[in-house]
Amino acid sequence: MRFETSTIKDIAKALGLSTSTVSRALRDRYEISEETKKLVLAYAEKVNYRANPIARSLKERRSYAIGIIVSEIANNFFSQVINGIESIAYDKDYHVIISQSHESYKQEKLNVEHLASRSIDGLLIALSSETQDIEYLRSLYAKGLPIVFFDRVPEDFETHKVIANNFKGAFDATEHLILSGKRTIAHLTNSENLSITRERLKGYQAALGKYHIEFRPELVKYCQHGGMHSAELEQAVKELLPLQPDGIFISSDRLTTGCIMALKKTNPEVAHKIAIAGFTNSNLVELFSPSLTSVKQPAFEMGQVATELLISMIEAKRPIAEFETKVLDTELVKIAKQ
Amino acid sequence: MRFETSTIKDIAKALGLSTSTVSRALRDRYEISEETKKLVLAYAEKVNYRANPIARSLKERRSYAIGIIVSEIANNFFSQVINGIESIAYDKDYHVIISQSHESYKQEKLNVEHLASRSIDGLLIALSSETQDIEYLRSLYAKGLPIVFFDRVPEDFETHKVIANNFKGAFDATEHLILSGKRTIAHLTNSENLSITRERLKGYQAALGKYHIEFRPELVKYCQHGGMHSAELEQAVKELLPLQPDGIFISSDRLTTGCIMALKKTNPEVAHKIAIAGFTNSNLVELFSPSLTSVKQPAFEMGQVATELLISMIEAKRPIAEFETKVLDTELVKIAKQ
DNA sequence: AAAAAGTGTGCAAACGTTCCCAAAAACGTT
DNA sequence: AACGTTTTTGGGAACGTTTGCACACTTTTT
Repeated sequence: MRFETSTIKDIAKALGLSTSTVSRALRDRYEISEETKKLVLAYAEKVNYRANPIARSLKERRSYAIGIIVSEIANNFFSQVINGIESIAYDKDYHVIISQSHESYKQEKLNVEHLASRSIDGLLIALSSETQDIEYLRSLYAKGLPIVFFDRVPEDFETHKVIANNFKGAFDATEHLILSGKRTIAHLTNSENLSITRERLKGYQAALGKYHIEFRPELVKYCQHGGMHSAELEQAVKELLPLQPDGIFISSDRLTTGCIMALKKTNPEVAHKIAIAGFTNSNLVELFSPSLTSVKQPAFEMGQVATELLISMIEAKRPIAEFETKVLDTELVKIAKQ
Repeated sequence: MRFETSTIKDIAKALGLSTSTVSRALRDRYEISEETKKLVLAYAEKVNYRANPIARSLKERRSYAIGIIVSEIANNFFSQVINGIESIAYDKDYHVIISQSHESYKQEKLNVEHLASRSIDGLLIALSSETQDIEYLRSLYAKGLPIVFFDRVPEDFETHKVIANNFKGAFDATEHLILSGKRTIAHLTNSENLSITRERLKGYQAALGKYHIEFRPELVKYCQHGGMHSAELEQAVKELLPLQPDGIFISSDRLTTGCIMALKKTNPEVAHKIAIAGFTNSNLVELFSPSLTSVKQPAFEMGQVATELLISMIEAKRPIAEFETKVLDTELVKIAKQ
């Protein structure tokens, strides 16, 4: 059972032309007479000709495909990033292949290598929370695969990167908690491997500093698996509560929802007494109880910018010398307690 | 800037063999001596040879790619289906290309045609809420593109389909509302075009019938855009409230969350007085306020089953005569009011 | 009127595979 | 030793494009 379509050869034969002439007419290249061009285009239209992208890819040695690695598409932040990526990619006639690492280093590496062997033209990646060793990415990059990092980026990798202003986002959220009267503010965050973890921690510390509140390391809890396992979160909450925090600043989407869930499950009586501010792009926060203040990242825009940078790398004639790290502002969405 | 890898030709040259011999050794086909096979495999391993999938696709006239169309990946139901699809596809060495219709017919058609021209081997699709005319799918199907429908399926299309037991899911949810004492139960649902809309309506009616509650058509509100526009939902809620329902049965993921959102926004005082039961696969329902009873679809499994059926169609030697419609059971998750 | 320049077309190779067909090598049988 | 049979290998076409080069024809220049 196979899918049949007409080819350039068919058109050439039908019109008594050579394949090269037909190809040129279709691609509108080189010198070709208006007359034959019209003839070919009309006939192609009639038989509903579609160029075979596989043949084209083979010939041009590129696939017009972009690989994407995120931890999970079920995460609103990432699904919004993907929408941004698609909006640009589609326009420029690339298609995207999405893979999920589920926060696992092994899965991430496997997926990247699978994508690379599928001949993608470039890669957009947000690292998994487990990832420490990016040697495999370096090696692909050295072989000529363009890579742009977004959100979770490595420090020592010379390429384009797109991130949110994590420092400011964290600072604003923490300051908001302080201004609403909280003094014992815990910080629940991701694996220390991640750039976002370090930057957001700094923002948290800076806000405490501004209001002369002592930074207490025991109030900071790291989750190695980014909240993929509920046990991990429950453990963190269990360790945090005896310190009697009156506010928690949480550092990522999955952790924010997971933490509220864990709070409700293990200590429903205190769940409503602790003020929560967290990074999340969930479009359902308005429904949450307890309610929370959220830091929203410009996810769609992040996807767009990253894709533009990647495509510029793919289509660059010469090796790129100057790399950019774009920083996009976050937005603090306060929700009044009901 | 291009990505360079070694090819069969390179190996053949290095080893003083012909490309055909190398190809056979790698694919382990036909008669080939153990000795040369080992030699080739060892060398291939050494240079980290990866077959070029594009060349293979061109030769074999297939892409090992499966197209997926869903309305949105940000919807938990669909992201879970996609995870199910990937789990099977990956195993069988297919990759998937995901497209979103955003509940728009135009976008859906555009995406499908784009995918088809990208030479996918098969298509998995859940129709958009706007879709009425599936002529374009018929035409692709007639040309030999295998298609499997899931969740939102057309009635008059002879192919494999995978759906949830929508009737029973709707029946159970409605019955649950009735058993908890509700008598005026509204039904908020999707576009009438969709199979799921019709089936769930029947389940709702059957439950009412079983308890001798009169079916009142004015209590049923349709949302043409599946809740993509908040205005649509607010309008429906506005029309429903004067009828003083004490319960609402909602027919899809997006609508369920959207409806609660609309209720809270427009009439916060009654939001907690109306019992809600709805189809949703959100993994955040436990956080919602007001809480609700949810009907969960076996999304992951649905993706797996659909993919298995699709791959069987793709790899079938002869045209398939018998088509199946698999029906999977839903699960009712009750949440105690807090 | 001949040479030069410009324009439109076709030929053929190439991209990296797979696989049919034929040739060569190895082996066994009389 | 000559032949037939089996096993292993190589040659080369094909998949559907793109594109450098050559050729033929037309137009312009000298």
